[in-house]
Amino acid sequence: MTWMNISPKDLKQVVVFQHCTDDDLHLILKNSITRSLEEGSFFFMQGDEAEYLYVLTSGQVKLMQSNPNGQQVNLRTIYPWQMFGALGAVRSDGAPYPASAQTLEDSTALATPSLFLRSMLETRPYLSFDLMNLMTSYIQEMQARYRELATERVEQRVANALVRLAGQAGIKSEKEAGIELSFSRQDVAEMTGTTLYTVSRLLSDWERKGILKTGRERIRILKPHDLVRIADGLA
Amino acid sequence: MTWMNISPKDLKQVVVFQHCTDDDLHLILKNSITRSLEEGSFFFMQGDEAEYLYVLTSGQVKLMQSNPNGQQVNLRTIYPWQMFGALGAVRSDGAPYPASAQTLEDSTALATPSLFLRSMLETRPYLSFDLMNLMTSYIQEMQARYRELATERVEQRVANALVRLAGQAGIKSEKEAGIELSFSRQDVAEMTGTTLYTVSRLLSDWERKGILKTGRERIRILKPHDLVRIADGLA
DNA sequence: ACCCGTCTTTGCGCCAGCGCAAATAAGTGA
DNA sequence: TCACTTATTTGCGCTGGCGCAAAGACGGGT
Repeated sequence: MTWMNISPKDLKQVVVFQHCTDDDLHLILKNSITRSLEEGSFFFMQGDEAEYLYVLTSGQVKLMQSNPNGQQVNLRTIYPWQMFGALGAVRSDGAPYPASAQTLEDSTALATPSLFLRSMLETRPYLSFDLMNLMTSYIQEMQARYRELATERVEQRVANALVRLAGQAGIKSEKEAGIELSFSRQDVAEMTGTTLYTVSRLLSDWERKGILKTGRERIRILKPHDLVRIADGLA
Repeated sequence: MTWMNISPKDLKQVVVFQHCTDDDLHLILKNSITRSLEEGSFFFMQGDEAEYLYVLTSGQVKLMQSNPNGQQVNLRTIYPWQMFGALGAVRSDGAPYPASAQTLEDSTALATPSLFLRSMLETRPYLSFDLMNLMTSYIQEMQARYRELATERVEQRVANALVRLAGQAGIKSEKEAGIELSFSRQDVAEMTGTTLYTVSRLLSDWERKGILKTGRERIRILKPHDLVRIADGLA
């Protein structure tokens, strides 16, 4: 494993830390620890007391929420230099995390104690401000997804999810045409509130139509525009 | 119409203003205007440029979002001394409101210009902080509702909505037993991502079972506990 | 009291999407 | 290379919930 020291400069990539002074960044680093986990393990589970705010430095993490019966939904996938666990860590008392954070591959994160975080927030106004701005964008996204789930058909929601994923997690490979995504049918199902069977059937259908190519935990989008049309209910 | 001057003391009831000094509250009042609208009109529409942050002083307002085809979902109902329009107003440039705000009855609201609001946020750290805390609670609620919509059946979602509404909008009347709600079948449908027909059928069913009594735009909950059981999927 | 607009109910037919089950494909480690 | 695990596909049957349509029920206004 390559061990990497995190520099203040690295931390500047974190949206919420963009206005921090170098001193602040040093202070944050000094008060934080790094945690490395292998694929499949959890940084925290829904309901755990929120002891840390995390910043992912490498790997990939899935945020999900389960209902009492164990069925779960994917709320979001975290990529390097994005924050997670903030919802729990910011709330004053020993608040619980409202979701679970599971690694999708071997991952490392910077863990900042909630207590220290809150002391920073009290004395660094721009931190609250930037965090608030991040929160507003999350709310908007959740509201949009909520509306989508309530009003759109499965086909549209899955197409939409693929388009969104292509934007944030897509890789344009050299030798192959199209945009490559690494998600299982189950992953996509949990993101769109449907089942792995239905996702499989839709993908097979779209593959037959030449819109994409599928593989094990792989989806290569060939005609993004056609997906957008499906997402908009025009097809 | 009874015209009421709003005092700083009144404004203290607004969660986000709870730590404001009296001077701050005065300043806010001086820079704001009041808008009164009759039932059915809009404080703003989804997509409008967010010129104001609103605080409802009387009446009731419905926040909703529509998709391109005009289908809509209810995001939240606003009661006096709650804020709305914050999502749009806080974002720096000429950002649009992400939802529409329609009055459910004659209503009055204090309208604070976004520009002034943002200048306050920059110089009053506790405002950002409190606003951020409000945002975190919204996110948690939206995440929970999203999960509910994705994993629970209609029956459970409707039962859940009634329970929640009983908590925030329910009125325990003197002469009649039970908790009284004033929502149409259509309203409940839009809150739970279903149709007015299905809601009607469910309510009729529950009325037959004696769990509640229904009327035109009226639902009187007699056995809240039974609804909770249904919401939990135990019935 | 009556009219009219709006809300509600309910029968009926339909179909999108679920989910089991069993076959198949694709990695993984020894 | 083989055995084993995990992901995917697809046939099949089923049903929850949608949505039209038509018939009430309610309530406000004149």
